[in-house]
Amino acid sequence: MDTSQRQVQRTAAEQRRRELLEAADRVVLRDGPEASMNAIAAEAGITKPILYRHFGDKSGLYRALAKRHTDALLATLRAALDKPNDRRDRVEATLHAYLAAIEARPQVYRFLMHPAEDAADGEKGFDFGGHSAPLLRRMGEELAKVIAERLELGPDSEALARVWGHGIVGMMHAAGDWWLAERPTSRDELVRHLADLLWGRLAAAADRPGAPAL
Amino acid sequence: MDTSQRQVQRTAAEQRRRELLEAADRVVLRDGPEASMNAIAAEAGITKPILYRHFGDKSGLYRALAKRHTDALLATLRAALDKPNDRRDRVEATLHAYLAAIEARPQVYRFLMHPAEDAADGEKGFDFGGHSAPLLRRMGEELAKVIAERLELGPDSEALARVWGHGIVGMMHAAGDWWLAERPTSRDELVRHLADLLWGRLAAAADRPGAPAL
DNA sequence: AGACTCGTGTTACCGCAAGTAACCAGCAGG
DNA sequence: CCTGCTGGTTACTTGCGGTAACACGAGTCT
Repeated sequence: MDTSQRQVQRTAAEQRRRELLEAADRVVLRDGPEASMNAIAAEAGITKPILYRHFGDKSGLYRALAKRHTDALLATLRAALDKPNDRRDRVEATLHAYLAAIEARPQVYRFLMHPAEDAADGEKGFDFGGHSAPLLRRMGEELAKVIAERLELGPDSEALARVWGHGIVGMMHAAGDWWLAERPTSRDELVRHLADLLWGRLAAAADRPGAPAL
Repeated sequence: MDTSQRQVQRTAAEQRRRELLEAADRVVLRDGPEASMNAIAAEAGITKPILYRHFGDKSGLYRALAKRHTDALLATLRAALDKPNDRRDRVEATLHAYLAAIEARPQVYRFLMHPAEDAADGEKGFDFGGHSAPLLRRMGEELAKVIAERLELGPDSEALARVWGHGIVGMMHAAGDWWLAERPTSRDELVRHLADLLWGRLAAAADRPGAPAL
């Protein structure tokens, strides 16, 4: 078996892997994250063991699946962040992009945030609190990078940027999660209110007379 | 069997239930959220079926367990929020209380945020994105109430307060989760940086010269 | 040609956890 | 003595993740 053959086999394997991921995607989007390996294998027209050959175990498959979607989402977020010119507009555009994404495909969202857990501990033994939802972490780190690169934040800008990155992402996530479940207002209004929060309106607001202060 | 007997039996059942929850708590804290019903039953000195008699199914037990811890955490947060006098101090104290709690008992934290899922759909069929972690939602709603009560926010204060409530809680959660996993700085610094974010420092920061604007 | 060895696939199994059915013991009260 | 209730058990079913062992086809080496 010469090298060109190995080559073609490797790419064939990758092709196969992609197909399997497509199938897994379909069934996960249909049945939710608790889809069984049997179901996925069936959808792909094969049986369990070859799934295991390709992905090791369930969390391997889920990681691969999550990576695809996470990459895609991050790309659209980056794009949204780089279009407008005013800072407030950038922030609002990014929030909008995120919310539009989760609104358009809640199943994907649910899967990404809630990867059926058990973790399997990629490497280290402990991993407290890591709760295996890498999407939030990746978004947080990404945003932290942008903040640290582009803003003048004084001495400990490094730490500050990371805290802010994760904090803002968390804000977006929790608000989006709640909004998606209850739909209490329009997307525009939600975005405006979140941006207001980041713009310090909480700190600036007046105490309501007669009530205990905040 | 007269009514007083029924009474004593009911309280006895509740007593038993409490004991079972204690046992479940111990084993969940020891083995993590993937603790088996068998293990919990064993810890309580009994066998599975009576666990099922008391809690219906696994998620029933987990809900009961989560409620206890959630109530406790919320109580300490409320206390922290009502002690100081300056608004900034209130915010920082609350953040501190939350972070101290998750730092002190990461297992509890992990369990609350990551309830081994499967949900079982309390009532409705759909429940997208509900991801069965009621702690965040409850904290968000609670905070929203406080904000709406105490702050003068103009016409749509209702909507605004809820968005902010969930947003702030999400910020706290994501930052805390990241911090707990990586421990990049002290708790004090984290709290300060988060409060700075809420105080609008992101909006006020200067662009770094030479870099693309944000 | 025949033996070798991959890559791909299958069937059939193991172990384990959730959840349930059926049975059992003690004790009230007619 | 029988009846019924309450708290308990044993033993089962079902379903899933994961694996072992085997089978077939095609290219490769001698």
